[in-house]
Amino acid sequence: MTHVSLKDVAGRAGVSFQTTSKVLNGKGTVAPETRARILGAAKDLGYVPNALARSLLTRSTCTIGVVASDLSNAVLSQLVVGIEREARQHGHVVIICSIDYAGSNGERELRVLLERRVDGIITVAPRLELEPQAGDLLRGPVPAVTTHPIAGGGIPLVAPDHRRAALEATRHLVALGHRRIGTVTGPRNRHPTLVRLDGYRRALEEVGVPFDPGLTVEGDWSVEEGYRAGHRLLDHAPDTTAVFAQNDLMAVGLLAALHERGLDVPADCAVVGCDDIAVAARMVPPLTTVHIPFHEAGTAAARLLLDLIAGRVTDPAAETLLPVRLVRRASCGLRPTAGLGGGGTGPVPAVLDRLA
Amino acid sequence: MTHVSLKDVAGRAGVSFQTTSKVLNGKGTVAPETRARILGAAKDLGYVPNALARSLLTRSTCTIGVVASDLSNAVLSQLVVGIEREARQHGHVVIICSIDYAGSNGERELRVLLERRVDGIITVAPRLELEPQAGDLLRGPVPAVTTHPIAGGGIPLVAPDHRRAALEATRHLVALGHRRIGTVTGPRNRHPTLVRLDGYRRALEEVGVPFDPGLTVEGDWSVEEGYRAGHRLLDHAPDTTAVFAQNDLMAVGLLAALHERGLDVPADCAVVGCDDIAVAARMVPPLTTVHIPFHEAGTAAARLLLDLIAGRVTDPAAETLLPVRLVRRASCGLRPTAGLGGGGTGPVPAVLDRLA
DNA sequence: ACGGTCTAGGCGAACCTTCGCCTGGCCACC
DNA sequence: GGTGGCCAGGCGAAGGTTCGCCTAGACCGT
Repeated sequence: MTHVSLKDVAGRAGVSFQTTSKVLNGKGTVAPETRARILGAAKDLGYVPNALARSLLTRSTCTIGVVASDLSNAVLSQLVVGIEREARQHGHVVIICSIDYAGSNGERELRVLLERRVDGIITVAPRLELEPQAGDLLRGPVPAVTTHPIAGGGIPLVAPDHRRAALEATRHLVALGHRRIGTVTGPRNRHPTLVRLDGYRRALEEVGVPFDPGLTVEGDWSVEEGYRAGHRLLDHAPDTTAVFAQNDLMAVGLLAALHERGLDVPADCAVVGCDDIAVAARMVPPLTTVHIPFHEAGTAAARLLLDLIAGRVTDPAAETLLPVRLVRRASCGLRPTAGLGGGGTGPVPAVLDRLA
Repeated sequence: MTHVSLKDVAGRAGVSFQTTSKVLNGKGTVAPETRARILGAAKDLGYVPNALARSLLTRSTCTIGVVASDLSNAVLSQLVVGIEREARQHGHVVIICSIDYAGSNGERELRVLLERRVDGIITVAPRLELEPQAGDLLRGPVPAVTTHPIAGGGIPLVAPDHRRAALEATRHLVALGHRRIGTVTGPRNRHPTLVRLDGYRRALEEVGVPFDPGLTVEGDWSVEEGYRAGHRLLDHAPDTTAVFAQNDLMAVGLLAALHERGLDVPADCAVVGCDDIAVAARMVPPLTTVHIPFHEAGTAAARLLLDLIAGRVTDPAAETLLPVRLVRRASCGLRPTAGLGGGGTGPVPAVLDRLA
């Protein structure tokens, strides 16, 4: 039941194992008849080449390592899916190491990947942004690409344009006439949170609305916290007429909170989310959001890494930001069109009237 | 910039590479001073052991391969997360191969995993259920565990009890007095669909309600199809008073369709989903569903596989079904309790009145 | 008959480990 | 002073490949 080696195949075919190697890899010239005999023997024995031995020699494993903070997170897992797909299409395979448990600074995981001689590493773990050890390892012997900032820098970043996402979302609310715009953020001091908060502030600045800290409430990206944060926000600032939630999950919780308070969306309070998760289009009301190309970001990160590995690229752009796109739906006042969620052409008049 | 080997370290420390190996692995007896010198050299050179060479010799890679059909699917990815976590806690690492593109029968992916000499394989790809080739490879040289049926059998199955999930969901609707109960299924002829459909039928049989094919509509697990299927169902059978959606995503679409038709949930039509995804608890109304322990299923599958690998288990149970749990919420009439989504104690009277 | 080219296939080394066993020095004991 | 035992460290082999180079025969031209 043990594995069959090249030697075993060679023995059965009555040739040297080197010749067998030639045949199985289609290299060199071998007599058609010998060739057939070897192929037959390999099939009979169920020969499976040993990639370990091959890699030992060729110094390439056709493997890329992914360090992920939380795969159960729908958006991060989208990134991973994009990476995996691109890698697969180029004959590479993906090893995933999660750091979803407390107390990991990513060092252990990166070591494991390096020991396995992965050809390159991609990080999908915003949590690593402050871990200097991880940064050092990533700047180590194999190429790396990141989807979030890395302590110490030097690792090419490929990511959606989070700042722009917040900017577009908030601009949209501003354009609809809103001025008391709340926001539900991710955990404070985390990079994505700060960047999105910055986008939100800029959009307000553009129209001269001063930033009011009382309109910012902190969440943790979860539905439940979105719900609670929604209540906190409205307790605090009942005059809020619109809210930008930094992700869709929290936006869903927010919609529930608004509903519970008897507030109509969008008539009493407009909502815009961020991410464009699958359920967003069929919320009641359908959720306006910013589509973030997580899948594409994964693809792009993998493509860059593969280019680095192959030496096709030597000094990559320090930062590649992928474009985002506002998706207008009813939660900001888009008039629903029958049968087509997310269709329609403009805000319902009621909203604008009320805001005038 | 190339990798440092044991010999390099040995050279720097002035000892043989075998002694270096001893020190770095804490085996054998080595003079403390020599030991220190070697450790120093290893650190200076940034030595990273080569797991490839080690595995070649030890015939163990501490790696488990996962064949997944669609990682972007929230529920399947939960399974993978469970697997990864359990594997990690036992010093193993996970290689993921997706077969999310058309035209793969899983053969290529399984071959890749076997070539890399993974210690075991777990399949999380319901699509493979009909692929005989995949079955043959899984019955090959390394242990395997599956989370869905495999063509030809012989692979231990660890999965949530899908039949029971549908049974509980439908029973709940029956117990609430419903008799015209529709169901939105996954793609026809797929195993999970059929099993859940069977659970649904059994629950109806238990109370002598004949199965009405007109109340069954097909979806594809997506929100959008849930929405469309909801409309189809109600066009066809407007007297439906309750619907069991085979997964939550479709239930969300269904809620949207009902809302669009001006039907109140649960007063006009009760809805129960399946899976218990994150947003379910904060839908409007909160979605009654069956909690499926995907994460735990992943954990259990990985645990079994690790036991098989270690030889701690030799003939595993052919089938391990994990218990599911009905989560009662407002979409079936549970009276919402302030501040706590999903709380409460029973159906609102209105529903029962109407059904009487 | 002889040098040259081509073809089929083999040889040896290398990749980096681990592991069992060997050696040579030292101490102690009888 | 010989024998036994222990300690530090080295040696050789093995694991399954790939790759460059070599050889032996066949065939060709002169």
